Amino acid sequence: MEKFASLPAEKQTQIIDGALLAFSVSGYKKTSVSDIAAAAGISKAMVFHYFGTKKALYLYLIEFCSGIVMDAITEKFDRDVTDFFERIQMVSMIKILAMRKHPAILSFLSSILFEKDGEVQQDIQTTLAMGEGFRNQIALDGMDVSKFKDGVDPKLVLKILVRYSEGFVSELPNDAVIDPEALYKEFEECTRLLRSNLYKEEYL
Amino acid sequence: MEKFASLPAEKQTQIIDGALLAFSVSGYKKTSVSDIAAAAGISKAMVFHYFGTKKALYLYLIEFCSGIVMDAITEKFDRDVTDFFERIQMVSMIKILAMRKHPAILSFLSSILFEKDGEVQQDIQTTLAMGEGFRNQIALDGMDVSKFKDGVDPKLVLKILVRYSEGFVSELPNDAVIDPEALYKEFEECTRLLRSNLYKEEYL
DNA sequence: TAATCATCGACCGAATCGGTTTATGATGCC
DNA sequence: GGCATCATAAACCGATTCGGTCGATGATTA
Repeated sequence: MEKFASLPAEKQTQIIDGALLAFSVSGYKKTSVSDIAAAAGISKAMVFHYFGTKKALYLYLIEFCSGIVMDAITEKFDRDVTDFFERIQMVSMIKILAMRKHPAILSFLSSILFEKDGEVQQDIQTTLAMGEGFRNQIALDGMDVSKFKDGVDPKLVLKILVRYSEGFVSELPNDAVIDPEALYKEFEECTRLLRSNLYKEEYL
Repeated sequence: MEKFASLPAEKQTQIIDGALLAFSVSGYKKTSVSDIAAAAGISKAMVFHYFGTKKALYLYLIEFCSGIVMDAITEKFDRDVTDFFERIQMVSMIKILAMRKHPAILSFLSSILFEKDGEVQQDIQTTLAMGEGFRNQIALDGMDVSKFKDGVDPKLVLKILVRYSEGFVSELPNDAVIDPEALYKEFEECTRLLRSNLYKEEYL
């Protein structure tokens, strides 16, 4: 593993992204080390040179991804923002910006939730228990939902917004770099529509 | 193939659903005939007995699914329905009802969009060109957008709805069968919220 | 009883698996 | 230059799995 750590940062990035992509497409068992090597642009032998085994690489990726997301949140989350739309927008921006350098993190972290192969399932459970719930918890805690019109379900609005922003990301070409300006603009457009129609008049 | 056609209908259903599920989870190349046999509840030898080759089975499934969806649309689509939400809901209902007997059709048809294996890619393109564009075209043609409040962009609303329903699908575990009823219910909930807040008062 | 047929476990050669070894060439140190 | 070090990939290893076949079995039919 020190072998990998002492690589130039951009080569590490390239290998990590290739491996994330390969694993998230096919799962642990069905992803061969040859697949990973091809996606990462190196030879199969180098994968073993850097990580020892396929399993060690997989576990490294899990820790790497959790680390990036959790670091971003603990660093940038501001719980003084209580307005519903502002809060959602903030959390979405944090997640997306955190994944800017490794676009495959999102799909990889989703894929490990449903990994069933016995060889890695145990380790996944351990990692998940530590990180995932934590994130959702602080994101929703202390939110002000009193400004909505009667009959509007904030949970539904939340779901609409989350899926809208995820849709923006997943509609991009695989190798595209996310443009934060465009993302913010698109998100803001949707937010404005919902806010101006779902908030009580006195809060507009 | 006549072997398969002369099977009892319910056994055909069971085999088709198993194969659809297996392929949509892992793609063409990474799905082994053993996987399919296990998912279908028969022996591997029977798969070859019925379909000859793995590829022949795959192509059969593509044609089977396209057939079901296109039949349903040409039969039930009503272009006199011009209301924005009713039209979207109608198209959703048609898709959902068509897939009621084979819940795995949706995920299979989604999966072939991203199939990259050279052995089947050509045939997929041919099929898609025939069916998919056609569907979207008639779905959006002649829609009445005059009932929206001023300042509401129908294209934005459509995008929100599409991403919302796509989000429902992509949030499911990789190997889960899509439940059409749940999809419809969730979709309808979102539609109701948007309609009652984005339409002019006189159209509610 | 003989013939037919659906069915599946066992099997085939070929391909691919995770992982190792070897050959090569670049680098740096004397 | 000579020598050791190291990154790298091609070739290779035994084991497994691949797509596909075959032979045995048991039920059905005639």
